[in-house]
Amino acid sequence: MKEKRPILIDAPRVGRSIEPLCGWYQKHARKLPWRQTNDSYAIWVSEVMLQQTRVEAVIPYYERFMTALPTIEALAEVDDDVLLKLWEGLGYYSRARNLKKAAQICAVQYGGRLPGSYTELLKLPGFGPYTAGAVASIAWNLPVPAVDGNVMRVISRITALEHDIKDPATVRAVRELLCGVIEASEPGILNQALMELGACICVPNGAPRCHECPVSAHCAARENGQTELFPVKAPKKQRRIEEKTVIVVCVDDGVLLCKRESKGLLANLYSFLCEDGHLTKETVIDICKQHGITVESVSEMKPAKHIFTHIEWHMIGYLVQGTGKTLPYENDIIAARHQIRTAYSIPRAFASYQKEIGLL
DNA sequence: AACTCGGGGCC
DNA sequence: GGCCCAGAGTT
Repeated sequence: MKEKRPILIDAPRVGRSIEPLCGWYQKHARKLPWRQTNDSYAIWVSEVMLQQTRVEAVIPYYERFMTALPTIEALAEVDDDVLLKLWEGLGYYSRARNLKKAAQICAVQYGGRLPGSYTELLKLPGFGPYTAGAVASIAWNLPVPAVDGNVMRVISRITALEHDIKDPATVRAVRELLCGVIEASEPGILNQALMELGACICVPNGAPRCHECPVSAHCAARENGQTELFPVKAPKKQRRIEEKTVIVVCVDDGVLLCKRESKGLLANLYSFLCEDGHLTKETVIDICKQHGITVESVSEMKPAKHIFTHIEWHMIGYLVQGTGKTLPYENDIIAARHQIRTAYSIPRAFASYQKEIGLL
């Protein structure tokens, strides 16, 4: 049984930290692309990309995305495959789908702009408490918190918070605490300063760089020599293992691709034939026939492993040479190699097999 | 409250 | 190999 305790946070320490923190931010903030604009759409796109994704990974995606889709109207009208191709490799692809959905709502209901309050933002798909708070505070300087993993870690250390920072109740408590102090500051600066400190100084893995920290004098974990004890994290959950058989079918100059289902893992992305279980060569030939392929030869490919957050795929692969004129499944296509590179979004799980046939 | 949903860069 | 990242949606 998990003990339930009231969540008490040392608010005065947070209050004392704000001034030095914001001062530090204005001197030391990294010059990131989305910090060079006041465009709420650009800030929105960046915040969605940054969900569960590191800054360095986002930068090239962000630049490419904003060039291709510079306005909400452009996003609202973009073809789904083009959108997914822009997102290919970023992961959590429902973020892209919700981004477009929300853009369409903005186009129809709000005259092509984001609605201008935290509460209205929160109603849009893809906007949770963090993203709504981030856009409202950074783009419009509205006094609402934006609590992400960085902020939780920073507050956890400053206040020596004994509760699991992943627990939604703890996140709510931190959000409410910040609601009480954010009025007395520049909301956009404060929120970004908390995140910047978490990303650059009060780091997640490895020792925090307390000697460079503008708040070290106010930090409870630092005072007690307990920076390693915070943040408190819940025990990890276990991943399940799934066996898969990847079948790469080459037909003339093309490769067989299958559009994945519209729900679930890697929804709407393209892949090679991918079946449950580790199948034999004979079964593979049978499956190829079902897909309208006349098999000429089959060879084994390298086994591969791909790790998702909650699943581990153990893949074996077969390379099939064949011919096929009619494809009975409507989600199957024969794609030319250059099309695969430029038009079809293929998740990283299949990278090993893309490389093996020279497609990556 | 617990699960689902990607991928990569550190340690 | 594990960790966690400028989280949100579904059940």
